[in-house]
Amino acid sequence: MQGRADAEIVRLVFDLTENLQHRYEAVAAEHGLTRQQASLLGLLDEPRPMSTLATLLQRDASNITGLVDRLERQDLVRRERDERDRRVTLVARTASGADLHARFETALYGSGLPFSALSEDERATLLSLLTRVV
Amino acid sequence: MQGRADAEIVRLVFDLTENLQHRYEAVAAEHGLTRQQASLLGLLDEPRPMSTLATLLQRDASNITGLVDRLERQDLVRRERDERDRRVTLVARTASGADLHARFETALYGSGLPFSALSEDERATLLSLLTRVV
DNA sequence: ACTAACTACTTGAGGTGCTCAACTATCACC
DNA sequence: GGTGATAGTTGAGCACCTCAAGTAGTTAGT
Repeated sequence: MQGRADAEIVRLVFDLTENLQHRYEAVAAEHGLTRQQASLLGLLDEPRPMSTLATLLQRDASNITGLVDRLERQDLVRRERDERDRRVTLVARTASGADLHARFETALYGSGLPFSALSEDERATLLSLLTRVV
Repeated sequence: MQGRADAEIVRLVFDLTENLQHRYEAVAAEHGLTRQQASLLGLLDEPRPMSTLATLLQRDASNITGLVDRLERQDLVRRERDERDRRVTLVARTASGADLHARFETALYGSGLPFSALSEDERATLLSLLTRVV
């Protein structure tokens, strides 16, 4: 019984996930980005090694090479050599990359989830449950 | 204030989404499927026209042609002509497609999701709040 | 120092996913 | 029958992804 109710909840959560994923993709597209590019750009609040990006995105290192290549070509991102360990390439947002990222996030987070449907208490509950799950 | 808490909720929801998306992809990969293939297979509890699949997945029709081609090559799915409207191709799971799908879902729903931190009541609350907002 | 083992990144091959434009077949309707 | 819409396919072109192989730089053992 318990297990079955669990599965049902999980199924619904995955439906929601799919929904949100489409939204993310759409907002990214409006800003001329793919889902993956937007996602990578979002990790660069500070410069990071390629290998770290690979780990965070759970992708092969060679995949990151390609993503960074394409972002670099659009002047959204810059490769810097790490002088402490010269094997490492640090990836940083350029000015226009930072700008685009800011606009993307604003659009994404502002893209009206209908919070008016919830009371203030319910919002607080949702927030606290989410922080425990994520 | 209110706006900031809302933005925080949205951020967390998208983090959760990303998290679950990775999990979905990993379980799919364990079953020899891509995310898209698993997703399409999941829509076939009954046979459906290609065009319906395109609408549900929010993809171009020609994309569905390719996905179904690859699933058909693995004998997970079968094309049937709709005799009521012979323009239509119905896509149905084969026996092994149904089998794989069942195993996939079991693995997915059973795979230690990040909800273990919550009680069953809390899960239900979270879900109901989420469905009202998303 | 020397070298062996390891790490960071790149390159190239090969497959999947995705869209757009152009095409064929079928249907609906008058 | 002819016209216009709909379902699906094909091919071009690009993004994404992994694997295997290679280069460059680092670390550790001797």
